Amino acid sequence: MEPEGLVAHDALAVVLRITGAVPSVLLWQRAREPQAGRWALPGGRLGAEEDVEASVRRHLAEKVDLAEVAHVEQLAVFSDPHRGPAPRRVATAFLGLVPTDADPALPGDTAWHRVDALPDTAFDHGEITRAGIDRLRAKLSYTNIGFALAPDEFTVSELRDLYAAALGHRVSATNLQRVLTRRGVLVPTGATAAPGPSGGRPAARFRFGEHVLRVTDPFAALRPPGPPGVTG
Amino acid sequence: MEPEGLVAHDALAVVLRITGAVPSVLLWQRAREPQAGRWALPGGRLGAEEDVEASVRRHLAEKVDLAEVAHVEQLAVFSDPHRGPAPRRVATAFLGLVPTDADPALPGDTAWHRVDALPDTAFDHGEITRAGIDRLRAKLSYTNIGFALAPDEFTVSELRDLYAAALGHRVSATNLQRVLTRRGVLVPTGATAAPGPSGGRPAARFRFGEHVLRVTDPFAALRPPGPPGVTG
DNA sequence: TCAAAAGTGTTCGCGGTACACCCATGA
DNA sequence: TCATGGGTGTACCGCGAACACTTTTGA
Repeated sequence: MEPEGLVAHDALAVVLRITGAVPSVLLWQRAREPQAGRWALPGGRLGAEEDVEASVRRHLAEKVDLAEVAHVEQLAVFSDPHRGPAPRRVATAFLGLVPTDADPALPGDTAWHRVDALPDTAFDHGEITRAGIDRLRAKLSYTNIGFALAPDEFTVSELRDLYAAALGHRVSATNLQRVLTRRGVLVPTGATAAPGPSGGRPAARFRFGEHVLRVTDPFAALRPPGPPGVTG
Repeated sequence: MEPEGLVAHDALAVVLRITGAVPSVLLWQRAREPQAGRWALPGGRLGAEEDVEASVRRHLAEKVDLAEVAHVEQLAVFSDPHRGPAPRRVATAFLGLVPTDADPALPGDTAWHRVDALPDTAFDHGEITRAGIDRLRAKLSYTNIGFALAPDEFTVSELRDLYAAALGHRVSATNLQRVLTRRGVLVPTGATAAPGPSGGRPAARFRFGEHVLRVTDPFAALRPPGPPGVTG
């Protein structure tokens, strides 16, 4: 441990974006030892006048345009005393999400990497990345977090492809539309998209009604009793 | 900030236990400034050779018998630069749960406080406590976390009272039993409890099948498609 | 007129709630 | 035999999955 029990504190970000048919994570390649050449999550030291969320946003701004990051939330603390070489560092990890239509300019040392083919990662950053993916998958099912992955306007098929990529399994456009409209998450814009070269009915365009995280599937289990006479 | 960007890191615990008809939280009264007389969460400095979870367990052991704490999980990081007086401290908060039948001996400065009537709390410990209660309420609905609140053996009515106290609303014993047995969480022991002085049918006794956290309500929404031909 | 893609209608079944009813005991 | 509390049986309903069918386009 450092003098007088103090430790270095980092804020790290698992920034995810759907590319092609899989999520990708934003990594930068370390130029210097330790672990030169390995790929690391963006982030860095906690500053004197900021909390960890402000810190992760500040460090992220060095790698991507922050306006492109549609959602940020705390993941967990990683504090194994041997998670990296001395001196010790404790990290608060965050999940960040970037919409598919955003393709921000990146510094030369930084790139998106498909999560199904990660390069050699630095320290415990591979484990932290998996925690971010798990969080995203869980929240897709019971929140409106898709707003942070999708472009402003989209067709249901496009959204289905996003969900399928993030979840890692096929998703039915039919049911996705019904579920999300029933929950009041999806709002039709009135516009339609032109069909592709092989024809087909033009698709209606939608957008997410809210662009802030909301739990849309309050757990039915053990909810307070309803007013008398209201069965079911 | 401290020399060279280092900060003190604390591990704090929101230890909850159901007492009477409400949850109570374990607090100790500060003897020294700052905030002498105010009530604080147990916890303290991160040690050199431990991660934050080991640290919170170590500090907790100074206040209660650790064997009585049935479950511990990470809550969140609290890092506002002005959450306490200088020098700055960052805290990783944990949720801890103690069964109702355990009533561990406590040091003189330490006591259980009903969460609906908290005393003056130190720093941001009131806010952290609320985060712990919220986490417990959420997890009661979709996990088997009740194992950490209930005694080893209990009747459904006793369990109903526990759930009602933790959730803050009435709970139906009928439905609680059905839900938890259907999920395979509750196991009958075969024993029965003697009725009270006013009579009534003897109640069957149950226990939690597992004493480790398990998600029992996998979100039905957007799960992977089943094998073909299996409808519904 | 045909293929392709979007979208709707319908059925099914699970699971949680509500509520009526039955069971076992003490006074 | 009655009050009291425990336990079961049953109906209802929301909701997500599956799948057949209709709609609208390009070739």
